[in-house]
Amino acid sequence: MILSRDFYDRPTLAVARDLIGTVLVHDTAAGRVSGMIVEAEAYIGEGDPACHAAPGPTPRNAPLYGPPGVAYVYFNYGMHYLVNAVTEPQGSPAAVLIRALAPLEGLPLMRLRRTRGTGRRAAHLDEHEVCRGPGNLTRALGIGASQNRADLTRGALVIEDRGLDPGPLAWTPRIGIRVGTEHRWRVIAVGHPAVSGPKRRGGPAQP
DNA sequence: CGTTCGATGCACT
DNA sequence: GTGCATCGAACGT
Repeated sequence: MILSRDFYDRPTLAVARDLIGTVLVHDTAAGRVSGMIVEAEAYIGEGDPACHAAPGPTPRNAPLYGPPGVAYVYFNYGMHYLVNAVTEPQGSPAAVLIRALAPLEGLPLMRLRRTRGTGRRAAHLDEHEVCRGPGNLTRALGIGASQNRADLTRGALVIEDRGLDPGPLAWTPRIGIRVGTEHRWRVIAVGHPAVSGPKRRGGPAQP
């Protein structure tokens, strides 16, 4: 079932934790693609220096101040779109960044989108690499600027609870940021092969 | 194995 | 003009 507005209208850390194991679905003319969320990060309020709300309200971060359960998509590094789910009551700027998915539906279409326009061969993309990393998963799912402010509780871009079990969870510092690294606001499905990050060295999962 | 660095566009100072 | 919530190729050890 599709997650309700009330699901998102809660403290951001609780939403981030509960999003692990849910399914991000995007329906487009080319077909349906989806994946189980295995990695996410919380960005909480104007007091969080890494949150886009840190400078106060601006045109770009307006979705963070709006109602929960809405997508906040923005363009970064000149080439990547990143997708968030807005959390907390309206007026309280916070969101959860979706960082990695385990592909479920539409894997061939995802591979096509990942490799189109690049020199890479689709066959060289492992299943767990297709949606590993926030920029990679938006590319694979066909998420771009037109999905900014999309309602995640109905429509083409939604998040569903399908009763999947992501296994044990762990909290770590957020990655890829230069400020606000003191908070352990990144949550992952421990040991899942689709999780991003530098420590993917071989061997069993570390708790 | 590890680290560095270029690509590439825009919001904000 | 500066600095990104990134990615992956290229390079060094």
